[in-house]
Amino acid sequence: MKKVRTRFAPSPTGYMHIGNLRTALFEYLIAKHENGDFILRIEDTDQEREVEGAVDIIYDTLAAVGLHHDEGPDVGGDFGPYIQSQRLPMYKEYADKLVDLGGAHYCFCCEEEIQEQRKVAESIGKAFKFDDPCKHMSIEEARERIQQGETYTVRQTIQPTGITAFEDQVYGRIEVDNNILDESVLLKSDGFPTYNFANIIDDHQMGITHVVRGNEYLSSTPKYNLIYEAFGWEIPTYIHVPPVMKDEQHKLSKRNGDASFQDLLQKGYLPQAVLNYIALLGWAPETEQEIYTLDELVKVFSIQRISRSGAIFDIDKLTWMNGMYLRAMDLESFHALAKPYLTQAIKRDVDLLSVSKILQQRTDILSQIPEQVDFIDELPTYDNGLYIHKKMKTTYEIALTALKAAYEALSALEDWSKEETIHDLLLSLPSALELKNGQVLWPIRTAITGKPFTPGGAIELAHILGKEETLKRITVGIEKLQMEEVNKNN
RNA sequence: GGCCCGUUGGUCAAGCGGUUAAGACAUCACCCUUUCACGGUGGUAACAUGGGUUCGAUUCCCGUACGGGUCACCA
Repeated sequence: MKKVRTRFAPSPTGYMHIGNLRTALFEYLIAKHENGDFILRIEDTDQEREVEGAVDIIYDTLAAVGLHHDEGPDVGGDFGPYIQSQRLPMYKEYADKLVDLGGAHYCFCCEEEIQEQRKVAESIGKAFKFDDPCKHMSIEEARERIQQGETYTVRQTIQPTGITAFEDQVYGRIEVDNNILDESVLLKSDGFPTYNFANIIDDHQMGITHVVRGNEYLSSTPKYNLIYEAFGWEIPTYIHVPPVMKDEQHKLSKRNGDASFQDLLQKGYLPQAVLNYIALLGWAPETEQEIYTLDELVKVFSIQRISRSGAIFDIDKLTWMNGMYLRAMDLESFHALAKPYLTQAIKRDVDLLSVSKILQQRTDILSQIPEQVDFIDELPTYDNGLYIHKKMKTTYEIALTALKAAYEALSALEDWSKEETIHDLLLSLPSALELKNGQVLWPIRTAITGKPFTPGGAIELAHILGKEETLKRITVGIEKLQMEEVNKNN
């Protein structure tokens, strides 16, 4: 059996969005599952839409998620060049050949003539299909005019009879009536091929065995097959994949900042988590496993389990999955990722590793970190009502008692270096005061953080904040609660 | 509009003629617990619709509705 070869063929027109990346992933998985080759080809035949730096984004993205290509512009290979604009002469050659074979013809029509026909069609309410007068011109005459320097395009010639069918691996047999197939331009007047044409030539030249692409090509695939047939080339295996949607109506698009891979990284998502999540968009494994490494995906991936309907990109599930990745790491790895966010949010001299420790179980995306630890630098102003917690069964009076006892005990503590010491000390207080743990610890945590929710409890946070700051904040708490008493008595 | 494709809970989805129609996210409740979170347990929630075929349809066929795609010298 022939070695499987797939290609990712993006056009460098901006950043990589999630749908794009998922196509690349599927292409990679299909190839690697069969020990095949994954090739990167840059489709830059549209000079107008090309965006500076877009190619680098493609390289960076593939590298970040570990989709290493076996051949491509940067790594070379036996089928280069891998950038379409560098393959220009070849397309013209094949276009001429296709004309000779009867699969295409030269066209000298200008934009206006086509628009003219379109208007007529619209006015009588008929579907527009360009009827090219140049089709009837002899090749000799056409080539003569080209010699004269006339600008021209090469247009596909399609016999409007019969049907063309093909077997798609995902959608099954697709048939269309040749009658409705447009005779589209293959070679533009600027000498560049259109996507339609360049794609076919390159896929064939590069020995691509499995063509994987979005299902928007489903209805035009028969046209491509007609060209393959005219050349007498073997038609590749087609795998059309469903779209990744933003919502029920809209596909993910490059506009509006829709989930680009780069955006997600900036928001603190991990490349592996993103890749893992998108693998599950439009494809389902046989088992209930959801967390996969790339290698595991390679093993279990199968074309048969690609779905036919579009999948809405659900940021909530990605967020959950990202949290799973974060929690599965060892502390050091997590800390390495968290550190930039911590140093940005915390100026006080505290042990950042300890902060990471309490954060790891409570962080889904890294960008959540700053707001979680904002109380460390500065005690927020807070309302005394915070001291009242129904479930903890606290009152102002209890809170005040607890804080006073905590102050006394903690100020006597010499060695603050061990969290365990603080733990034992504070947990000795409730029984001494005949209170429940929560009744003592809730007020302490409230006093030293000023927030209703914090990562970590009183003990961990006291340890992180240090003796001086902890006592200072408890003092503030005591004063606030004493004011409360005064107010009540007045 | 013509043609192509799709339609299982809010979302991702399993299912491939007979099931109490999985599982995950989200959501709700409870448990754990020094808050939150993690973790655990449980709950709410779905086969677009009408006809066939069949002993039996979520599953097969046809129609309808809804959604998407395509009809570019864009990919």
